[in-house]
Amino acid sequence: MSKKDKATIHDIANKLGITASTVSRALNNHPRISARTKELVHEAAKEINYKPNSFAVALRNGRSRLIGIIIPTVNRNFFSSIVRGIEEYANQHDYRVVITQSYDNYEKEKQTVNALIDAQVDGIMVSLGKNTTALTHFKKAIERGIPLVFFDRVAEELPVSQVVIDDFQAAFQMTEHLIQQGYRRIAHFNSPMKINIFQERLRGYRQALENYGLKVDPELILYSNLQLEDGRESVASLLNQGIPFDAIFSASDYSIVGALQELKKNGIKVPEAVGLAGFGNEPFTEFTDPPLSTVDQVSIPMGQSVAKMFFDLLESEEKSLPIQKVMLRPKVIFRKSTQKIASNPVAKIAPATPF
Amino acid sequence: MSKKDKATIHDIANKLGITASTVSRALNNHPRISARTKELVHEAAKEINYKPNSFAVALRNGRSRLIGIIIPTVNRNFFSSIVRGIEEYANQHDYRVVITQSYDNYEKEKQTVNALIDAQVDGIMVSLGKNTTALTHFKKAIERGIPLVFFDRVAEELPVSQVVIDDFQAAFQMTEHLIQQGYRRIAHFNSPMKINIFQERLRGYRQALENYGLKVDPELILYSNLQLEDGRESVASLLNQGIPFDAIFSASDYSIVGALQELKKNGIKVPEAVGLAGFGNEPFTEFTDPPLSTVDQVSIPMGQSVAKMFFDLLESEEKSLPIQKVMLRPKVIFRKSTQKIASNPVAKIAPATPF
DNA sequence: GAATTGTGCGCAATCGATTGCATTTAATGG
DNA sequence: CCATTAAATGCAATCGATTGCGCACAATTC
Repeated sequence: MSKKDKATIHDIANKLGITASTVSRALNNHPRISARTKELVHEAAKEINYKPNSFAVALRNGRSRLIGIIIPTVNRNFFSSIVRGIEEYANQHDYRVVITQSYDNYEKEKQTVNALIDAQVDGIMVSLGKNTTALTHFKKAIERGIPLVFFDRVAEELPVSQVVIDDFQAAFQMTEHLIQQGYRRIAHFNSPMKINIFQERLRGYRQALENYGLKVDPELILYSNLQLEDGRESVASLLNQGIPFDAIFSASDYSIVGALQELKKNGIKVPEAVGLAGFGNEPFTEFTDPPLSTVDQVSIPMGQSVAKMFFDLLESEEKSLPIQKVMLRPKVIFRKSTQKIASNPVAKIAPATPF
Repeated sequence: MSKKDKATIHDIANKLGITASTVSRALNNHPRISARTKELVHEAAKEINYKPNSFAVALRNGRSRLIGIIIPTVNRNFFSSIVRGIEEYANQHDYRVVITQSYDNYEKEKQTVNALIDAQVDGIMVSLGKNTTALTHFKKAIERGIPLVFFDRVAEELPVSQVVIDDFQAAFQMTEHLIQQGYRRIAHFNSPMKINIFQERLRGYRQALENYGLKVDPELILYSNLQLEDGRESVASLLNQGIPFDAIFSASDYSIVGALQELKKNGIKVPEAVGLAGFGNEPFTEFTDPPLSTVDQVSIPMGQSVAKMFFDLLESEEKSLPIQKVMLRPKVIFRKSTQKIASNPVAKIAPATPF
């Protein structure tokens, strides 16, 4: 309405009786500009509230100072915390962040990648959708020379840097914990998807059983989409088929809550008759009755790690692009839902194990 | 690395032996360009995979096709659902969305607004932070002629369009429900913040009590930050002081979960001895034991409503800017936590009441 | 057949910032 | 005091797309 016209370097130039070139150089601290002029320019800039036009800069320099994040959904504690970590780091470096959601939908993910490329982001950080199999859309970005970093849900086939947590270790520790508590017929809920995180969790589960001389019973491994309803159904299925079990380790917090509800409905006591452990440390795992043991995916450190890796990559660009892989140590949290041994009624949190 | 050079209209022009002007006009369906030429241009564009350079367009047109969203945090079902609604609508209109979080921090909110203005977004949609009092940062946007739309947490003092839910009605209905269930000493948890939503919820609570001839007891109205811990403390405080109560209606789901935990700890039965009702319909309210009655804030319709209002505003721009206020009807959800009367064990959901 | 109206397209400026290549001015040398 | 060099700035092109104006040529009118 009123002062809709933004100040430009030309306004500064006119004000001072010099040219825009000089103003530009002064603002960019060019060595061939006198200290006095720089001073004047900065003053004038402040006075008329000059802000560089980001589009002009982007057009001229070919760098947008925009980075894209692709995550399955923002509505998960884990992802939103990561985003927060990235955002803070990026803002400090004067970059803006575009958050996009794939909703675990392959088509949407493809569109999103293309949209980001068209938007000319300077780089993309991705956590893959559950249903993503083909990766051509990312190859396109790589060909374009757009830096790429994967986190959590990654694709091993692509030559890109990545940050993950040690899902194997976490699953191993949780399963081990269940065994040590005295549970013997431990069921496992997992996803049929071919994503690293689920496969690693399964591997950890198996390894723990084997290490303790327990048989891995295929009947006890149930595949589903790991939502709340899936958890209920999986438990119902076990009960209906009369398959005995005394604990469940789920690769997702959601399905373990479903399991809890179904068990309660059938009058089965947790943790006395059946122990329950989830994965993800969603906030609600603390609110259930009993509170659920779970795995914290150290989202904040992951966000920072991703951002740092990314900006390292940005700067090293045009030179060699060393592919980095960082694996963070998750935190296994033991709560009441796995306390068959009632020795220690206080929930305890595993200390951050050093690397 | 390889085809890093993006195709431009000049490439198309060269290919066809015409000028960039013609190409531009052909792509924009200018009436003075022949059908034949348009056809050729479109073909060529497809062939060399031409994508307009958004910065050049933005620079030239002064419109960025970017809109900013400011919300307290993305990690709340309510907000992320709204974002989703907005995003879908915006993408259909070929706009991109920048999501930013204020973390309920006034300073951060100010910075964010400025950052968005500097990024030259074409408009901003905001849900205010809890601690926002001054509104000068928004006035700046208004002066700049940047369309603004508020939702949920709004400021009445500013001449901008807004979408809210009927917090008063929802609070009234929930309190009424508690009364009808037979609860008489109904406590209320609220925030000391001067935000519309909290004040309206308080008003609804009082009105219901009055309508049913119940006294509004100041001792029963507790102010806090409404987090989980606050809920525990509020209950503890009531118990310690020996203030009798047989129900709690909280303006937040988080504090009602805290209340539930504290009551359980003291062996007080819910819903038999004390009824509990929250606000927000966070997913975890379904997972607690017993499941909690709460208010669904119809986030999806709100997102759509906000987006629609916003784009209407964008188009009507330069003309009159009628200020619109939309008030959506929330859904009151009755679950087990308020079922003093055990007549109906099945959780029932209030039908969407028509306006 | 000359004048008028349309149609299809090119020229060149523009958006705001950057930058290679002058050009001007000041400082230094002989 | 004039030449040489360094220091400080200006000129003009550029990034890619858009658009007012104008120029050809064709179609229409009387």
